[in-house]
Amino acid sequence: MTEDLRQSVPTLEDVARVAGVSRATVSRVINGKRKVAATVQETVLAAIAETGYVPNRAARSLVTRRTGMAAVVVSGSAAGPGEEADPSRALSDPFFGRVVGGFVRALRRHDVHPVLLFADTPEAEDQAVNYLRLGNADGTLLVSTHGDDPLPGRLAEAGRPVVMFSRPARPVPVSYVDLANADGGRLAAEHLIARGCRSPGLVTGPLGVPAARDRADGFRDRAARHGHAYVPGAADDFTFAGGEAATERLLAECPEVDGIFAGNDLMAQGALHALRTHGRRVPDDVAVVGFDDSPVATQTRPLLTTVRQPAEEMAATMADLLVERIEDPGLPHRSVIFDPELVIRDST
Amino acid sequence: MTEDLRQSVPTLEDVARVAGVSRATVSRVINGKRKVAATVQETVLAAIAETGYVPNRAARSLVTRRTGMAAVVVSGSAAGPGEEADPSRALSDPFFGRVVGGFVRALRRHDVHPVLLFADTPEAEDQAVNYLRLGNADGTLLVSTHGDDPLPGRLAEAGRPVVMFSRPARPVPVSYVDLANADGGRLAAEHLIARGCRSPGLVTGPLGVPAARDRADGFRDRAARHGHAYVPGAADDFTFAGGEAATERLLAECPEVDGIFAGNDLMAQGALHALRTHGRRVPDDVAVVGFDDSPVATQTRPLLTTVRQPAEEMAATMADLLVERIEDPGLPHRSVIFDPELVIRDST
DNA sequence: TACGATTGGGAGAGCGCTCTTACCGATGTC
DNA sequence: GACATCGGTAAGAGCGCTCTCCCAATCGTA
Repeated sequence: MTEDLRQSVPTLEDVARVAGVSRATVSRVINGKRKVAATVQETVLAAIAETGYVPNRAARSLVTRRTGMAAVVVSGSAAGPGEEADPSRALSDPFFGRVVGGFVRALRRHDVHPVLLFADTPEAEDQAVNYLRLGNADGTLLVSTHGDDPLPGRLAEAGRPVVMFSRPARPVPVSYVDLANADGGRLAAEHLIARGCRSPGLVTGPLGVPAARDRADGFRDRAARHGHAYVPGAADDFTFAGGEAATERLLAECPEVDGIFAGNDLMAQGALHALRTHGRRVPDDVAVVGFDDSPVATQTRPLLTTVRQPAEEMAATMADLLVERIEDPGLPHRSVIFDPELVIRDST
Repeated sequence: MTEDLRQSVPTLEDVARVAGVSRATVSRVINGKRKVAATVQETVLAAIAETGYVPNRAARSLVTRRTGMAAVVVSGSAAGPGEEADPSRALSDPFFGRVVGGFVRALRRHDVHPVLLFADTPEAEDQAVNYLRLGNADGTLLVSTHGDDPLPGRLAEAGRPVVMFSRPARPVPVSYVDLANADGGRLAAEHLIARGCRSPGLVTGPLGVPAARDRADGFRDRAARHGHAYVPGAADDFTFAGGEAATERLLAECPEVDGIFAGNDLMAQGALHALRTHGRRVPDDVAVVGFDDSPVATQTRPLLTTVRQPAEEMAATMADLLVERIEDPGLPHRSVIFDPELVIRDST
């Protein structure tokens, strides 16, 4: 009652004084670690409400060694040799917007905050690894877009849990969430062939990226079942320009192609433009299937048929997996594989 | 030399022991606060190198009340009534990728880390404000996409520096970085008219958003100088669908339109599609100018003529402004206005 | 040579929190 | 009814750092 209503934030001490108990008791009520008598608990809760107390993160993490932060590491997007890796290019893929949005919302439920880190240069990579090793974040959500990335391993060695989007290229002790990419490829093949496609072709992402390879493999696998022994393909960046260029090459190699399965929606969009340039009508002359169901899929004309990845769900699962392991580091590494879904629109 | 090489991270104490000085001296060397004899400094530096010491952020921020974190708050994108605000929609605008990328890279130079927060619901907004008031971040970079947002004011009241992208709709004690949007509109008008456009039209973003309004005003201002007393316009969301819908309405009101200035590139892309649907050729029948020079500008065919915002630079400036004010909170609020630049491609 | 002025390092008190330890009073047991 | 037991609280020691004294050594000057 002898309150100092200065503008400084209230501390545990203040709450304890108001409630007439010790700091320790207040701490117990807040953290629910040990039993506290119901009456005392009420008193303390009331005092907390009265003072508007909120724990100080720095003080807490100084002793608990927990920060309530998760690093969201975006590793350089597939950069060709001599080309500079640029994670903001990854950010410019609307698909990532869905993923990051999923992270933020899911982490929020656990009262964990995302710290955004780019691993676009060797120094930045070191910095990210160090950041983790020093315990500035409790764990990492890693979105890596190139194939043979040593980063997952390095981050894992930092001793904090790591959850990846998509299977690591090399076996690494981390958890990951992935899509059954090969099944997605099969879905696309099945659909294209059912639509009467006689000469399917592939416009794939970088073959060093497991997801790109799996999608193509799945497609070829199913195509083979329908008698297509050879499916021509061209690989390029997971970008609009990449899709356009690859389509050009595909068309050069195989002008009779009448169905294209693209590595992602951005590439599909590029394919659409290349086809138009060549006077091919979509879907009449050539049918096109994308991948991701990112916002661009509804920004093309014709609207893009695509293989949907439940990005938000996958991101939320990553966050859950991470929090789980942060709370109990002894847990085994887990993988969660989602099923793709065909979204049929107007391009097929 | 009698080191305990346990895996625990070295502390100030350890460095002090190795260097044979007190904690205080090591701290002085690290923070450069007071003069330290050159010889001692060297010894300490060597000890730091030997131990691989890096300061513990939590401990440091407990006493300095500084966290080395900057909140990046993405406020709900213009949501119509009954519609849910969704910042990840903002994230799906590739333009934001450039901005966020600029933040990350610029903050990194100051050794400040970005914490991503969405202010998409009233609760999330409260949480963001609280987060700041509790000092969990030293300041805020705010990207708000709706017009009359109370958030800037609330964040400012939290007592930490705030720097906004784009001028706040209401006067608020914050710094901001903006583009001379009206000049951008003028540039577009000048260009369209120089290209022989006789009947210009506007496809604008939400008029509650200052940027959208300024762009339109600038365009009309310059059009008026060329005798166009009335420029028809349709407003909608800053999205592909919004651009498409607005263009439909514009075409309905004014079928003879032969030049369109769109609120941003996404809307321009929508306009392109609407025009194609109506059999109008671009640029022959109708010329189209976008805004932003976001990655989508090179993902349309024809390539989009657009008004460029130097997003990365603007973002970097925001970060610099913020860090400046964090270091010296007494500094006056500053605004930095960038000049737009016309990027001529194939759509005009 | 003696004195104050100056320079640079050390000691120690916290910052706000958690957690172990010790204690105290109320129960259960024979 | 005495003792062991147990639930529940208080006390206090840090976590790693910064920063304010305070003191010792050095310098300059009369």
